[in-house]
Amino acid sequence: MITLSEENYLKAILSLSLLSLEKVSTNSIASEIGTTAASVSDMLKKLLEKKLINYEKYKGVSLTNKGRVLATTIIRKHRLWETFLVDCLNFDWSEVHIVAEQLEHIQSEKLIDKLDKFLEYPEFDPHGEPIPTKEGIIPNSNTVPLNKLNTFTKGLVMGVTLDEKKFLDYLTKLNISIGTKITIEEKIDFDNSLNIKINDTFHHVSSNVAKHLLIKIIK
Amino acid sequence: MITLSEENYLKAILSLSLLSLEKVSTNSIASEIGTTAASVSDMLKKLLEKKLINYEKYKGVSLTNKGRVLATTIIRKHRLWETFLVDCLNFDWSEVHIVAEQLEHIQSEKLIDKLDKFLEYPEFDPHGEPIPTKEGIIPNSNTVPLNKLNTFTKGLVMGVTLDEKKFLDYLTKLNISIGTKITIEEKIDFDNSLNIKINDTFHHVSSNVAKHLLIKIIK
DNA sequence: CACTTTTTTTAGACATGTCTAAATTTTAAT
DNA sequence: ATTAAAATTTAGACATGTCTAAAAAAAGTG
Repeated sequence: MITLSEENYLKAILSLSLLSLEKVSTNSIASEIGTTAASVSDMLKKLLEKKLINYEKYKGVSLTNKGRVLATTIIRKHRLWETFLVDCLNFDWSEVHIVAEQLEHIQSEKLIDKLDKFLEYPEFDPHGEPIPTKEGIIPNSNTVPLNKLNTFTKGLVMGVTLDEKKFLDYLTKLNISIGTKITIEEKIDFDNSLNIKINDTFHHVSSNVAKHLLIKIIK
Repeated sequence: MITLSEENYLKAILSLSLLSLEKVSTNSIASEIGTTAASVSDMLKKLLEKKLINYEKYKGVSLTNKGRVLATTIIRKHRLWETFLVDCLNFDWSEVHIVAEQLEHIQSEKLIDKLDKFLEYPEFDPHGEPIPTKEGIIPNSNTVPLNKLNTFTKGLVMGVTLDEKKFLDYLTKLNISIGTKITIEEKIDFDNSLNIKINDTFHHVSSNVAKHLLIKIIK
């Protein structure tokens, strides 16, 4: 059996793994989870014992296949629950994260299969993130973060990669949601911030905001 | 904050309280939860500390108002989730219990309110048990356990008071479900078992089965 | 290459919830 | 009313997951 804590560590390691090809460091896991490096070190031993990670002292961590599938399944559950909360229960997209963080740990494969069917096999969650398959594959969404686009490129917001209330509320204030059309008007070299156009209105957004917006380029 | 373990203890104390007016004993809680009396003793101290129970050493336990409302809320969540699992996800009534035991611990009042609304404010769960109100009141279902009925009384099965797969599967085998009409044909004094008629077929059931069937008497 | 800084691990502690075995209290019985 | 039996609590232990402080290893710098 896998514990709630172990699941949270696997999830953290997976999301850090997706950011780069490097092995994941103890410190980065600690700051992702909000704990100390010492606690992470302790937990890594347990995950190694259970063959969920590849780990050599001082050398960083990667997921084994077993660990990767497990972590992906948690993401799948999280995103299916978020879809249920927004589509069926009429939650706001900015408030589902904390509830889904609890629901994702419910242990029942049958439950998730049936929920998936009930929701009619959704491909994306309310934040535009792709829902992993039962087999543990995260579909490629074919999008680019806003901060990687060139000036005068146009695109549609297909998703966000940060699931925090403050961020999502800010997007709502800027009139940005899934499907919103954005044009890059100007890139500020100094701080990598952007001037963008949304519905004929100009806005200035920081690089930190831009990097969490996934864009599909349109002509 | 209340822990998962504490919630399970409160639930156990509530259901034992409903069986009689006596204070609940340490041993009965232990066997309800499936743990030792020593562990129960330890936990009772914690629940007392949090003012969720009335407790004097060696004298038994009852719930405070705060504890009762909390325990009832857990029952409410459990029964709403069971309703969701059966009505929306097409689970069988015999398999929802273990999943609902996990779901009942999800902490979000908003979630339960919205789930309640989504299910269109159901009054009974799939086993015919009444769903407690938001205020912590368990509606009286106006039913009598089958073993308390007199010979030749007729009644409808309105609910079951045991949520165990083996029991529910046995009922299904006997063609008993919510709404089934039952006539008492004979009461065996020796072991309190019963001969009953269901759809013109005669069956013999033990006292242990009869006491977990809630009946509404009809003329 | 030596030395400093950063990162990571270990050692030892603590909280939670559990257990067994022993001690204590209550209840039942003669 | 005394004693035996049953129920309950305490004492001491263990596992999990966390922490701080100290030690060890790796990385960076002149």
